[in-house]
Amino acid sequence: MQLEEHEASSLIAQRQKKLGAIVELGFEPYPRKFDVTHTLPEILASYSGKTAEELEKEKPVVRAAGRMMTIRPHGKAGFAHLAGGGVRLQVYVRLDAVGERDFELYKLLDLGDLIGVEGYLFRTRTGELTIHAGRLQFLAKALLPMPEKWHGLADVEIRYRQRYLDLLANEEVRKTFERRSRIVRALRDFLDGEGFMEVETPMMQPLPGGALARPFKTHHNALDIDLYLRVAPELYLKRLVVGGLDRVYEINRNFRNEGISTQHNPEFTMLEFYQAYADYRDMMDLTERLLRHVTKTVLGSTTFEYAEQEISLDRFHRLTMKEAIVEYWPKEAGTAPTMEGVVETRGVFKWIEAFDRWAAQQSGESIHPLALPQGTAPGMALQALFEAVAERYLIQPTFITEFPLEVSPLSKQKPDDPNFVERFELFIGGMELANAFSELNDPREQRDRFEYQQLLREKGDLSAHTVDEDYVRALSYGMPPTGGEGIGIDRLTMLLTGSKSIRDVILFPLLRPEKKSGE
RNA sequence: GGGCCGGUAGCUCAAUGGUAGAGCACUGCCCUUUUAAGGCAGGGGUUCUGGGUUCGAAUCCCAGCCGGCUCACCA
Repeated sequence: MQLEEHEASSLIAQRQKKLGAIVELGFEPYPRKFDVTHTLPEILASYSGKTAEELEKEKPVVRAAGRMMTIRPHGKAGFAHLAGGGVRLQVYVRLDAVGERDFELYKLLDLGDLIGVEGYLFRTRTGELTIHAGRLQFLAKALLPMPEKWHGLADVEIRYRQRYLDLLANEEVRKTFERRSRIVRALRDFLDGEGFMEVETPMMQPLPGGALARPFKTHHNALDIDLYLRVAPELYLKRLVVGGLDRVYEINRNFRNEGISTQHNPEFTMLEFYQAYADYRDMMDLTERLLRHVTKTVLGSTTFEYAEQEISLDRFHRLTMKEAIVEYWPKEAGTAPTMEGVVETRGVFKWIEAFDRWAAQQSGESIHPLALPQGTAPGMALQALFEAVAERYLIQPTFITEFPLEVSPLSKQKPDDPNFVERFELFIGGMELANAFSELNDPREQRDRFEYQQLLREKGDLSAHTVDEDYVRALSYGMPPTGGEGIGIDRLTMLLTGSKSIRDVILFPLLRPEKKSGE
């Protein structure tokens, strides 16, 4: 929506004209500053407890500023609400208190205008804390009209494209993002308290690595090299562990050139942390403590509602990937596999056949056959079957362990079963929230894994790893046994704010750009 | 990318083939403790865009644009 388009329309023309009239009264149209004695939340904090009589005696004088969200004129007096800092405060303006000029200004103000007020606090007949204005100061004009004051802004496209309007019109949106900020602060507090050091590693990487996902590609002109926006900070953080930073973490953006959904945005925020001399079991314990700390700090409780389900962080369940398949196998799809049945890795294909036969008969939208391509590795097939069968049912916090080797190129193998690795993913509310493992620190094994990935890549899997020689070199200097983990901050925020879409916890989610008129 | 749903005044929404409407917002007048303030009067539309069917289209058909949900990919 271009401003020029509106120039001719009466609404903006009217307001432009009013701005002219305000200047005529001797006010600057866009003044530099306004010194306040209090923010609006500070006024509420200091004076909400005071009675009408106490205020009447003290007549505390304040200077405050905000955006006009309501206006109720009554002839030679009137009310308005100022909004700011997530609260509202009423202002009472009367001709005999503010004088001709300021009262003329009051009459020229529109919803959305920014003003400063000086006056004393009192309570109205209905008991509402209110500034009795002695002076008004014009601060800025809203040339475009605010969204509807009662229903707010409902059009989701405008809410995402013009988040500033969403924040102004919908109080709960501001609350969601305030909570997100507290979540991140609580994470930092917890990790700092555990002796972790926060670091920043490259967002632009010559080789994309650390996760199996397609990267965004860009180009640096001066060096004339291609660079990739990182899909994960993992390989850099582990280089730091090699360098003796035994406990490190990073909270920052990752970029993945994949689809967009209610759980995926191309750029998203990830917490990754690494702890030397620890393994994936230690990471489980740490995760439980971390999530309880954050939830308790932010919500005051370790239980909360999500998608009409009561979720409790008091107990974290543990299932191996195979156990989860057995547990959640659809009864209608025939006899469930037994643990013995899935022990033999190749046996998984039998169960995929059974699942696909059943899924093909389902008319529902949400169940589809896996239809794996010919030659899919057994480990990949197992993970695909797990996701199809079990993932959506993992509402209560559940660690899924024993991931197949093929889908885990950076994890250490299990000593008793080299086809599987020491890795878990944490599921809450049917979403994958965290991914952790005992980090592979054998450089020769790591090179073999990279080379297998390279093979997949050459077969057309664009999310497979490339060989990172410098990372192998770093491991060759010796990396301590290390546990590492990534936690999706956006999804954690979804859980703790009851948001069904990731777009509701990202201030500016990616949308297709608006077309300019005339194109 | 596939499927389903949606796009009407600044905003929230009506109008199922027959004169495009309401509330809020806006304009004018009245009103010195109101709070979804009130009273009276008024202005405002490329019904997403382009085709088609029809005597007649916001409404039916086709194509496109944008968005939502969902499936696939992924975290």
